[in-house]
Amino acid sequence: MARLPVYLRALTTLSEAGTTVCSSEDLAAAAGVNSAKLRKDLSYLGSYGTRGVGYDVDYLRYQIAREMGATRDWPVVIVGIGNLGHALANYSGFRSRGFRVVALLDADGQRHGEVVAGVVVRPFSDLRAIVREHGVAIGVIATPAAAAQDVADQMVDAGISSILNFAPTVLNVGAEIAVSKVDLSKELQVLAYHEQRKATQETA
Amino acid sequence: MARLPVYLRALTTLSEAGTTVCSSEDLAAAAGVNSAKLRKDLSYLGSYGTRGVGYDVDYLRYQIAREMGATRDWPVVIVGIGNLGHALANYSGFRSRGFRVVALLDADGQRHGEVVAGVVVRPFSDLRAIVREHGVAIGVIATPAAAAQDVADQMVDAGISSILNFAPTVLNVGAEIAVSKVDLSKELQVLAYHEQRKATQETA
DNA sequence: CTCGTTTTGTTCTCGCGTTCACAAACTCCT
DNA sequence: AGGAGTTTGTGAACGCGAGAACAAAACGAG
Repeated sequence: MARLPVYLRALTTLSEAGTTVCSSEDLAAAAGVNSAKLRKDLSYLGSYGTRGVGYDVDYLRYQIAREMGATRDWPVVIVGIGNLGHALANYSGFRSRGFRVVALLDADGQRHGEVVAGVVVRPFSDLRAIVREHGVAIGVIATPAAAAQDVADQMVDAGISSILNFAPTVLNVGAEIAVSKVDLSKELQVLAYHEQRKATQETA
Repeated sequence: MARLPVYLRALTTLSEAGTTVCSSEDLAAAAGVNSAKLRKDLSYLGSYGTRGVGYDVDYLRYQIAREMGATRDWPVVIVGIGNLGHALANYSGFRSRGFRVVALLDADGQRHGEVVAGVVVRPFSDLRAIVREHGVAIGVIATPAAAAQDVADQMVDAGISSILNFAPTVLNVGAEIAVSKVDLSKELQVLAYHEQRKATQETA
């Protein structure tokens, strides 16, 4: 489920606040969801709660982390070291959640050798070797839209099975490859759409 | 609808490729959705297609842009000029889609005066004045999670009505405020979850 | 030991969004 | 001009996820 990370974050917050036990109501409020939905999600993982009491925060946190694969380190490759790639490489939220950036790749030879966040930028052609060496399963695409499909194809070819795509393009890959897309400007456009609707409704 | 930006981008791509007319099938393929869904979405805006022919690419593009408010410029304020704030300020995708970063704000006095993407970083306390001066309706939060709620409150207080939140926190704001959340590490965690499931299924 | 209280886990219903399928409408060819 | 072939716009069915409601279970008080 896509909500597990949110629950995990809410549990971490509760744990840091000194809470040891919480009800589904409490956790649902912290995660911003309905309590029934939260209980249903958690029951899908197993029965980790105690009726009449609630959930043990640390225990549940560990169980969710285990289910999500957050108890191990995931090596990650980032392709495209522009503004966005820079920020992603430096983003502390990745490291703290078990993601290790093992390589930064860029097609632009001018950037090779540059050190970003303690990692050297290497040629894109090194992709296959790096995937093999580190057992990388997850790749991040932060290239311009025009290059994204080619990068994705070569990632799949090199053995990567999950792709996080920041380029504003629809990627065509096999159904066995998990693709997640983040479009920074799309979100702003949706907000602008709402503003626009508000404005037109007021004038009407 | 949240899919309009995707359609708009697909139309732009088609237009740049020299296509003047396209069927709903073509556009749906380019946008990665079902053609019936696309037609229904478009019919919600009006009847801009011609039966037996298809849609005029540029005409439809203009209509969608108008509906989304992309025909005018939207002033935007970014709060929190860390790694992510830097990347967002430099992100060309915003400017090219009608968003103009009119101010960069940060609570850290050390950063004030620094110029990022041609804009000077100013104190967070200038928020209200900037919103008034430029008529800002959209704010972007790129601060750490701990500061996000306070920033959101002050944004609402200053008159901002749409917030794009990159901080990993659930914001509590009035229902009249549109909030969109982007959690960079959440997406990676979902991918790791899929990888984890693949791995456990193979061993079972 | 029993009863009341609390909270989980689960069943059931409802509503929305997606998709299928078809009629209306337009173009082109003969 | 008429018919064949396309393609849009929309009505109807399907499926899935969300929320409400309830039964099962654990704890505590008397």
